[in-house]
Parts: sequence; C-alpha cells; structure tokens
Amino acid sequence: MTIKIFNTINRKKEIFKPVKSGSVSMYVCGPTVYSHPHIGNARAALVPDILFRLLKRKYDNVTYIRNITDVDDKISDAAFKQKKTVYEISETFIKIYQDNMASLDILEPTYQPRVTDNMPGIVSTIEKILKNGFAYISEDHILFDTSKYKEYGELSKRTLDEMIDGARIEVADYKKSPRDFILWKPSSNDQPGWESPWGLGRPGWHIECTSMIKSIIGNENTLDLHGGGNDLIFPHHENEIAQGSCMSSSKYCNYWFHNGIVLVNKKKMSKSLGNVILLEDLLKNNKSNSIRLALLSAHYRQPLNWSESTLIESNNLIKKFSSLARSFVGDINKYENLDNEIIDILSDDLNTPEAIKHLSALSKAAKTNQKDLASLVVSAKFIGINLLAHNISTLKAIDEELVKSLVEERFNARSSGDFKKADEIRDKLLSMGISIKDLEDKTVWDYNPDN
RNA sequence: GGCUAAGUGGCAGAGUGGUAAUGCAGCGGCCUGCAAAGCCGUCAACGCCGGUUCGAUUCCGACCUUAGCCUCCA
Repeated sequence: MTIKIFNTINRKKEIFKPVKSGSVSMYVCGPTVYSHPHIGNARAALVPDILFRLLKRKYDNVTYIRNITDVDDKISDAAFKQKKTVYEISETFIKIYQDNMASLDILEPTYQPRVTDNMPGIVSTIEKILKNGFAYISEDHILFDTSKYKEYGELSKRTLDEMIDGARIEVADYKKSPRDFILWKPSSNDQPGWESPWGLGRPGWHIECTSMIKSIIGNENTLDLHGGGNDLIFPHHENEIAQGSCMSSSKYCNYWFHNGIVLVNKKKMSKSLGNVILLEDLLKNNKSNSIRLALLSAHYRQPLNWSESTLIESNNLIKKFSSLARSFVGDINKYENLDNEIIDILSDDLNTPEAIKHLSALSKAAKTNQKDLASLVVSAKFIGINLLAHNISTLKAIDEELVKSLVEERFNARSSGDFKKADEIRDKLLSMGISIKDLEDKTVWDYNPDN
C-alpha cells in the first residue's frame, strides 16, 4: 500500500514517504475556541481523520497533533460580550468542540496542545528567531522580517511584490513591510497577557503552531505532514514555514495538504451572510453516519457545497446500507482483508467519493453474498461509518404500544378488505414518523422521522 | 486589481490521450388492494475558442463564468 497525497507546496500528487521509516508525524490546525463549531470545522477535522486512519494502518507509530487556539482576540471579544472570563469561554468551547467531534466518530489526535500551556516554548521560539536575525522589535511588537527570508511565498506561490501591490489593507506603521507579521504583541491590563523578555504580552497568530510542533517533534526534526483548510495557506501556513525555517536548521515540513472549504448556497459561510451551519444543530436531527458521509461525498480538495439535499441523499444511502448490514448473520472475523480495496482507493489522495462508490457496489453484491456484506460493514467502518450501530434518534419519544395497536388494527382492516380505514391508519402512522412495510403475513414498522 | 483553484447529464460527484463511474431525481416494468421499500430496465453531460496529436473531455494557450485567498477565518 502506497499512500499518495497532493502536496500543496509542489502542486502535485506525490508518494508519501516519512522522514523516519515506520514513524509519521502529522500536524493539523485546530479550532480557535470562541464559538460553536460549524460544518466547516467538521470537514477540517474529518479529512485528517481519514488520513490518520490510513496512516495508522500502514505505520506503527503515528503522531497526530491538532492544536487548540485558546488565546486570540476573538475569544477576548466573546468574553467581553458575554461578560465572562477568557478562560470560561475557551473551556466551554473546547468541551463543545471535543464533544461534537466525538459525536462524528472523529478519532482523538495523539496530542491536542493548548497555546496557554505552551507560553515558555513560544517565547523561546521567538527568541531563537530574533537571535538568528529574522525578526525585529518595533513599538513593543516583535515582527518577523519577511525580507530576510528569501523563500517567502513558496507555499502560496506569491511573490512579495505581488502581495504588496494587491494589498488593500492599511499597513500598521510599526511594520517595515506590509508582509511582516507579528510574533509577539503587547497586552494591556484588560487583555490576556504573559510575562516575556519584551514585557507583558501575547503571541501572534502563527507562532503557536510552529512552536508547539517543534516542542513535540523536536527543534531539529522535520514534520512529515501538515494540514488545514485551504484558506489557511496564506498567510498562516506561509508564515509558519518562514518562522519554522528560521528557528531551526531543518526543513519545516515535507508534505502540505489542504481541504477545500464548505460552501452554503455557493458562498463561504459567514456570520454576516447568516449561513453558518452549526454542528450542534445538525447533530440534533441527523445521524452522525449521515453527516459524515455527506462530508465525505466530495473529494477533500474540492469545495463542498452544502445543501438540504446533500444530507438527504447521504441519509438515504446510510439507511440502505444499514438495513442491509443488519441482515448479516455470522462472524465477520471469519473473513480476511475485507477492507483492502477501500484502503487502496483511499490511499490515492483520499478519494472518498470513489470509496463511497465502492460501498455502493458492495451493497449491490451483498444481497446475494455474505462475504460482500461483511466487506460492506468492515469497509464502511474503516471510514468511521458504523452500520451496525443503532443510532436511531431518540429525541422524539414514541408510544410503542400505541404504534403496535395501530399497526394491528390496520392489519385487521386490510385483512377484512377495509382499505379506506387501513389507509387512514397508515397516514396517521406516517405523521407520527412511523413507516410501515406490508409483508405477506404481517406488517413491520420502523421509526423513520426523516421520511 | 493581483494570486490560486474549479467549470462533467435535472442535481450531487469521480475519472480518462481513443466519446465517460456512482448516488439522488425522472421515465418504463416487476411486486403491492393501493402505497412504501426492494428489484430489473432506461433517458440524459465533459463552459467557449484555438493549438499539439492519427485522435482531447483529458495536454497547452486565450476567453467567459464561479469560488477562495490578498483582512479574522477550517
């Protein structure tokens, strides 16, 4: 099994080879914890989750790091507006983030470092960059000097001139160049701040990732994989490369991968457009299997246009797969290598739509073949979809006795030829979210609120 | 304005130098008291214009359109 991944820095699909054979390090930019996670955050966690599962299958030792940004002006703003402490806000949303991700069966990373736990490391990383001559101090800010780093722009493929010409922003007057970015900035008393050689302050946005990566894998080691949403390519990841390359003699990272963003009505979600879809709301009314499948229905590098039908379609597919899966009798373990094929498919740059097609093909074959049915269950499980789980929504309590008696009443009506009454009862059951199926000698029912 | 991507049937969405998966929807049929589910069958697509090539949807260039980034962003 060879894993291929599209490397953003070279703009092509490459065969993945870790620095140390048998051992892989991967870092992904995690959430800034200031509000409820949305469907885009879920995609950004789910794409690396699939890669993580794949890597674990192939390599003995996989270190997956996903940070938590718990220092940020957005968090401070939220705290101010809600009259809470910064700490209360971040703790609340860390918990919610982790709960939501767990609901989607997204595996826990090996490490989830928090910025607030890593201040000494961040300070010493900045000191290294200063000492190496790639940063300067201006009006109590420490700034990275992009003019000193000749490769700047290698990831986003922009030259400094292009960026400066195209910039529409007002340039802070303490910057030598509009592209220079903040490593450390001063905090006033009402802002979160930490003691540093440069006084009370807090880190800039980019430095935390570099610092936490290096503190886990070692200053002089190269990270194998680094991922995130493609809106992070510039400036965030570009800046990380610059910092990381100027505080260590080793290459910063070998493979960069970026997922496309989630669009709603063909537009990026934003609060101003009012089209943000929160995970919390989706999880109230949908099975995690369906949400997961919907997020995997497009290739990870493509934008994913989210709509009502996205979820309906994946839900239909899940229902079909699940009802088949539940008909499996026997011992799945007696078959071997059932997920080889889906692993091969995913190994080619995480081709999840192709993997879903494979599941469809298996479900077709599974009707006559227990091995293919077992393969369907095991293959779906590999991408985190548990078809045997009975995760039927229990949000709406149903009166089972009432349902049973109505079904029986309808059965009797049908038997005696009173179809009018039978149809009335069927409509009533449907309105309760109960779907029914007439078999030869009985009627079976199921709770299907989606129908 | 600059940069980076993308444009495939009604919708979603893979893929390929020799005319193209799969899912949903539609249509026809089987089944059913009628449905639902299921099954079988079926219609239908490669933005536009050039170039390279025996041959391009696939490679190259221009154009048009869309999205993202250039400011916080997954």
